[in-house]
Amino acid sequence: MATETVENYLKAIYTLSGESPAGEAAMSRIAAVVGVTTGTATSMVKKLAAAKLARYERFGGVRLTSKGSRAALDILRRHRLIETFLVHTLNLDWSVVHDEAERLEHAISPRVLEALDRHLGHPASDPHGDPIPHADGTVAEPASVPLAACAPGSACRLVRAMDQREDALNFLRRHGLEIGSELTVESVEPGAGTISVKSAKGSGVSLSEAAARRVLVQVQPKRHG
Amino acid sequence: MATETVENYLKAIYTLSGESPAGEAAMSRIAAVVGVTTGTATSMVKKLAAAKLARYERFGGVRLTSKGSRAALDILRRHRLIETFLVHTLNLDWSVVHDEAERLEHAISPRVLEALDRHLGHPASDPHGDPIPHADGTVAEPASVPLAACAPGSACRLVRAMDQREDALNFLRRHGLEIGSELTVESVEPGAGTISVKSAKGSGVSLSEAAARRVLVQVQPKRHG
DNA sequence: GCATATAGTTTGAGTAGTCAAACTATCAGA
DNA sequence: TCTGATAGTTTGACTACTCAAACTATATGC
Repeated sequence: MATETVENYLKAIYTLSGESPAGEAAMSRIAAVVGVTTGTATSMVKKLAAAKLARYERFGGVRLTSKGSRAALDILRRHRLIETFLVHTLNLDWSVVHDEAERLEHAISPRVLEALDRHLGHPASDPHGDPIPHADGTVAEPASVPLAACAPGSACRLVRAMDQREDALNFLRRHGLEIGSELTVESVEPGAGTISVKSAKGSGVSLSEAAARRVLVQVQPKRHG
Repeated sequence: MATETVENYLKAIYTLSGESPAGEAAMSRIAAVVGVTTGTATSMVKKLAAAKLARYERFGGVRLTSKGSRAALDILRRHRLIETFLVHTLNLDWSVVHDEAERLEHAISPRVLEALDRHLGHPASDPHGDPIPHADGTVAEPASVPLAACAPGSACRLVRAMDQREDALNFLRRHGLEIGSELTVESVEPGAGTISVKSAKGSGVSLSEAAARRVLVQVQPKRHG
């Protein structure tokens, strides 16, 4: 098995590659996510390449091999099942479980993981709406669009909160924005860089465009009658 | 917080001291339990002493300071609550949870631990009958005697299995010997070094004296009428 | 009381991961 | 095409942990 450190690099490269259009991760971003200097990241990425977990060439971007992606998805599966357990079984708040899962994900064995999955009823997604990869290394990403892309007047359902920071999640919860919440886009102010929404059971809120890009929704079909 | 390695040494010293009459742990035993050479154990114990977690002098035994014991009890609390969770909530077998808890105990935060304790209803002991230390660092050790010390004819209740090895626990389970089982001592054969018992719902079994020393029971009061 | 087995210690070296700081490639703008 | 700015790389050193092997205390048997 990979060390805890290697697992953290794999997860960082996987998520950064997913966010970038080129599908690769920049060394400085990897370093920032893992929490080390870029020099350290360079030397670790070399090791990943030597272990056939990543592809990389000097001054070029980093991407995972299929072996590396598979390993990253396994870590993500552990992470998200643990988050789900912490919220559903132990009743912890969705804003704190990310950091807790970050530690536990490296210590859980396949046996305990599968028992957890069974206990939770094989959930499809975690408390933030992130899909849980299957044991065979596949993931089903439900269709959704960033809230930032919605036109004023759209009625939508919040399906995923991508920003896992505690204060970001607390902000959403405090304004009635949870997974499954129905909301309406009230107005979009490109000048101010904000978007105002109203949740079914909350007052209106404004989000920055950056924040609204990290909230995914499904646009609701128009109601008739 | 102590590193995972330091936690393992503390736990080893704590349990070895408890088993020894002098209340100290031998360097070679510590090394064996932690799984390192004695040279490595010596240098780590020096670090523990420097950190005021253990008292030790050259060629003398090792014992924990009160600070060290406190830390060890905290680790034991985590270990035993995790074992209880794995058996009660995830339905894993009592013979496998020791090794699983060994990894998880280093990764669980106080917040998750207390949520687990609440979820489990503040259990007093784990699935092997080991008492769970309280959050304040106290432990209640219920009175019990080794099965090896029981006279033939005694009726007793199994309250604790000290040998955590998978095959030892499987053996007990297979012969109807679980925590809470009522059993009767049929005969003691000092010549053969064995003790034969009969459980309420199982056939008779013979245990070696060594094995019977690691099974704790409460002798049942005589029934009247 | 001395030899020796046993337990414990020390030393030197290695691995994994890290940083600070010196250095180098790449690219955008003048 | 030169010049910086930026991003990435390399080097040397450090920490935490480990082992093998040489060495030393202690206890025991004769």
